[in-house]
Amino acid sequence: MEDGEASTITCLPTTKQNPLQNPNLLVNPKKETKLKTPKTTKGRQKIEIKKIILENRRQVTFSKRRFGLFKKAAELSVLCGAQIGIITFSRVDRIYSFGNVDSLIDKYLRKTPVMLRSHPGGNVANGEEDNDGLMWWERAVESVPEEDMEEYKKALSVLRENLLTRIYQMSGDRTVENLPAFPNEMAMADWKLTNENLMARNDRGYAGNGGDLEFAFMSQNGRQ
Amino acid sequence: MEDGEASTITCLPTTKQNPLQNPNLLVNPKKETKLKTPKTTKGRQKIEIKKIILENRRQVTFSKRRFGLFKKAAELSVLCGAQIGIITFSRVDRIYSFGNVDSLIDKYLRKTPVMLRSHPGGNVANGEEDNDGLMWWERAVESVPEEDMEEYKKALSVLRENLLTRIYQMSGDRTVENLPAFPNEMAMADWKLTNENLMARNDRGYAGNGGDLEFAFMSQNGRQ
DNA sequence: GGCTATTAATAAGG
DNA sequence: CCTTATTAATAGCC
Repeated sequence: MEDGEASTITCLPTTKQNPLQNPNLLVNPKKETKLKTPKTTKGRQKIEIKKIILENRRQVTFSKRRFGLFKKAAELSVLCGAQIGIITFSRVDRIYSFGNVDSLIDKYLRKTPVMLRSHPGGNVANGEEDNDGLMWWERAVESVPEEDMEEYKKALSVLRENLLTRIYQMSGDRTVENLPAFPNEMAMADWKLTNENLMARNDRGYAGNGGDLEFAFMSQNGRQ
Repeated sequence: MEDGEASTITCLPTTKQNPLQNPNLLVNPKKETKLKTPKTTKGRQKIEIKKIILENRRQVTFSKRRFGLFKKAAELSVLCGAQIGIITFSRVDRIYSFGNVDSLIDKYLRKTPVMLRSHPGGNVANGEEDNDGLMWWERAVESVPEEDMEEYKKALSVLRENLLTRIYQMSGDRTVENLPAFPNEMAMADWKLTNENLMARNDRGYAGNGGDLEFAFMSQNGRQ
């Protein structure tokens, strides 16, 4: 699974009723071959939320929980009529996405005001707070210290250029024609597998990335 | 909560240890004032995964499950060292995001090959399948029927233009300077609230959007 | 990739 | 928002 190949698994909403796609129908019927209860396993064990060291165990957990996360997202989407998009990069940068990511990215970029969401320098290391008890990168643009403005602009510039690069790639028909016809076998295998077991949804509110253990919330106005 | 105001709640990873931000420390201590068990509630009831009609009830569920979803995402992130970004739009297009969304969007756009992820026409209505049992929009660009190519290009064009618009907005320093200093009071209230109760993470793999009840998975190769 | 025994998430009500 | 009663998610195994 976690090889060097960059591949993507994407989840898209459709409209037609299909047992393999409808959250409500994605639960395996399962066989009713269970009359005895010989306490065969230790059952679910409580675990600490910290990076799993064992490679294979981490991989298993990643698969199971990723499925659970997407299911929760699907449920939330249906229950509350909300639009949800999830982008996940495994340790080896394999992409797993949920929802109409492109559409949501577009919407997000158009509605989100220009705020610094990631530290320009790279790491969000030292936790120096100020005024409102917020980290400088948690604040709106106007309150970014003059001395950090240059880095701020640089960060925006990077994002801008990256987006432009992507757009440029999309604009050329040749680029489009040169793309591979279909995912590698590994990706295809994952697709079949996931597609056959998929179910539904869930929700909550927290944030974490790349193994970091701490987070902060930020709220902001939209433009539009 | 769900007013016409477009605001954003964002979750960002930090590095410093803080009870309000560390997934492992976000569980409220709670009082130990519970000695009796007079069966005061019906407890959790099984529910069908379908759009919740009652406005207030839907709002409550949205808040609770959104928190749960983000918590699961945070846990998955920490447990497996994966990068996760979630974008959520409530029914009134209020934005709630998790993770370094901008960073992930950039990464996503740079690594994702050009494939049609949303139906050019808009709805992904009729479920006509073909060859590999995939919907036409699930296939790679090369396999898009000649007759759909025009719509396909149009869809890409729209995304491209939207991204360009956003980029244009970001390029002007004036735009940046005109942004409000901080979220509206409602958003700020949400921020405080969420920040005080937040916890941790989880994972899985599924997809759903805007109330649609069916979904499909898609896998693809990456470029880069 | 399936099975339980447990833990975690959460629908209803205060 | 705070509790409780249940349902749902899943860690450890096979």
